Amino acid sequence: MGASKTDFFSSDQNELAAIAKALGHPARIAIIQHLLKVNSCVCNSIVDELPLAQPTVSQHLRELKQAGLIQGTVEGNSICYCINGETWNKFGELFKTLFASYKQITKCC
Amino acid sequence: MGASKTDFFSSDQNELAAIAKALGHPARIAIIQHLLKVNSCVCNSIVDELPLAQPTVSQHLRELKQAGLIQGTVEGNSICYCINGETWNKFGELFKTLFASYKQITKCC
DNA sequence: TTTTAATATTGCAATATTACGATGAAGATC
DNA sequence: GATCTTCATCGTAATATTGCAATATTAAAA
Repeated sequence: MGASKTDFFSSDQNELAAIAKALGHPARIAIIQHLLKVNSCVCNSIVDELPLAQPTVSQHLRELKQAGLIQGTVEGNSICYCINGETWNKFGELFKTLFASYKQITKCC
Repeated sequence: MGASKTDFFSSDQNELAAIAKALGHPARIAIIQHLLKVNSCVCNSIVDELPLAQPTVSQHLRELKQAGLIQGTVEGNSICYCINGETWNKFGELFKTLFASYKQITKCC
């Protein structure tokens, strides 16, 4: 197989999984951390920040964009990337809720 | 290729990515949500909660366990699974920090 | 208009993931 | 002991991901 049976899960579950999946690669974490650190649009050379070839970085950027985590705006002949503030905060809430819904249990196996 | 170049990223980045990756499948999100909901060890039939065959569920459980998100304890001839409280809270902090480190920028592309 | 710079797309190889049937292991029950 | 139950592992097929070289695209610069 190799294909996830997404149809059998709730849209809620699929959404959370999709965001997590997008963050599930060190290069994409590195991109996100870089964007968070500079705290502005990065208008070129994200490639220079990473130990990967340009097409590979482009691919990772596309995945982050598709997941809604970042946005890219054409600016001259370069493209400016930044965190998509709206979805970022929304996704942050989803994860916060997930992690916060754990209550320590006294008796466990 | 198909293999991530993990060596070129920080352990910090690899750790975050690994947790996110483990959560990056709707079945695994469903398992986690189920464990959070019942708020105790689940001593059998996680399989019944999912639209997947038993070996597939077993595989997903193993990945969650390897990532440190859950723990399983042998109890008679069944195995009791529950959230690994310690790592769960630690990972929650990691994600919280990641998402919280975004500051709205006024001027953006 | 040619060249340059920045990024995307295509095509491909290597590897990983997802899923399941068959089978195995180990305790429980008869 | 024989059998049942529960779960893991193995083997395998289908598909997805990762990474890069080659090439395309698009706009600025010369």
